[in-house]
Amino acid sequence: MLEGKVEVMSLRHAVLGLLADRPASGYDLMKLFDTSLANVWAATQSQVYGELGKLSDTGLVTVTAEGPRGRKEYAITEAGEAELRQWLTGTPPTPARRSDSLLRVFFLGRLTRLEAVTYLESEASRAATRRSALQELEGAVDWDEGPLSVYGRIVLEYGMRQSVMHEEWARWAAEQIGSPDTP
Amino acid sequence: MLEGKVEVMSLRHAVLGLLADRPASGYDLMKLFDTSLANVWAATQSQVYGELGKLSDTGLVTVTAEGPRGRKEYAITEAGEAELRQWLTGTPPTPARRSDSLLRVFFLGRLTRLEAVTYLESEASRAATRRSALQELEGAVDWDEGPLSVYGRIVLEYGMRQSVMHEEWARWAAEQIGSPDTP
DNA sequence: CCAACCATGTAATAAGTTACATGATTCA
DNA sequence: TGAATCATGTAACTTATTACATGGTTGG
Repeated sequence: MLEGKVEVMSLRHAVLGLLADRPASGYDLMKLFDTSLANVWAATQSQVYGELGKLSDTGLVTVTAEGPRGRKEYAITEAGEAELRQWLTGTPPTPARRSDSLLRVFFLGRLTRLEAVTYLESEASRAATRRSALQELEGAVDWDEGPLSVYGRIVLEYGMRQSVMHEEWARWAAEQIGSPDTP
Repeated sequence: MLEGKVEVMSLRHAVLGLLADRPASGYDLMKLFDTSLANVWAATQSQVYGELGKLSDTGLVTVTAEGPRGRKEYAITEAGEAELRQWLTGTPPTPARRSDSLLRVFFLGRLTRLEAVTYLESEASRAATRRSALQELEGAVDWDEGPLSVYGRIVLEYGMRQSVMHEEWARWAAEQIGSPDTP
């Protein structure tokens, strides 16, 4: 039984998706990764420049202009658009498989009750902080009518609901642990 | 300005945490990774055996027994317990930085409205499916009074709240896109 | 006796992180 | 003229995935 390669590699699609909106240099893309995509798909500079290289080798993007300081502007090609589309419509997303903070909860039994409650409460406050950061972001961004704005807002809404849920859950959990039947 | 190494590497702590509950072989651990930890911290067999090797090299675990078929049973050491405790109490969890499914949402503007709604609706139903799987799991596990059970339940509750939130959000998002002001 | 399961490992590859190296341009 | 910013890249290392290789043990 032969198994086909599992198509993962979302970094590639993140780059393609950004370039589908407008041409950009590696430097430009990094700014987008650090702002818009920061909570959705993090990437390092090494990765971005490396991926641009591979992408242009395989013809999914091309260099459309060269500017000062060796700046290279990349644009998505038709093959790249096809690849992006195929990824969006043809491959089911893989669910998140790892969570640092939940893993800790799993092992909270190694701590005293008080320490565990402290952890859960700090989870709650981290979630609250995150929520206000997102709210601030919502105010700061100029939400034009472009498609990236429409869906960017929807992603942001996810983040806010997520933070609320996380905070409520953490408070609930702290209460479960904090009011003991058995010590 | 010197930067210290950022302590990450949660696989190590997942292994330590499981061994803190009771001694186990690599094979035993794999079963735990595939069941209890499947949605929290996924690991492959290669990783687990490799990590057990490193862990015993550095004295955080030891081989406590050898059984048939070359089975080696590992137990956590005091140094290992200390490391686990330090991780739990002394290092803040790093928030999730990547989500395949949200990344797609970001780029849904490349598709037709109908395709985008279809994606969001399938997200909703994936979330619903996940939720019933977790509910079934809740029924199937025997929740004794051990600490791993207590916190395992709390983690499970997170998963359920998460699925509910995800489904509601996806339906809400589909509605946003599906009832257009502008086509 | 043979299928299912127990059990450990290695090799090759891919993906991600961190640090370093280099230099051009702008603008106050 | 010097600091901030623009801009690209490489090297070394760690972490994760996939596939392969090997064989022992148990129970029907």
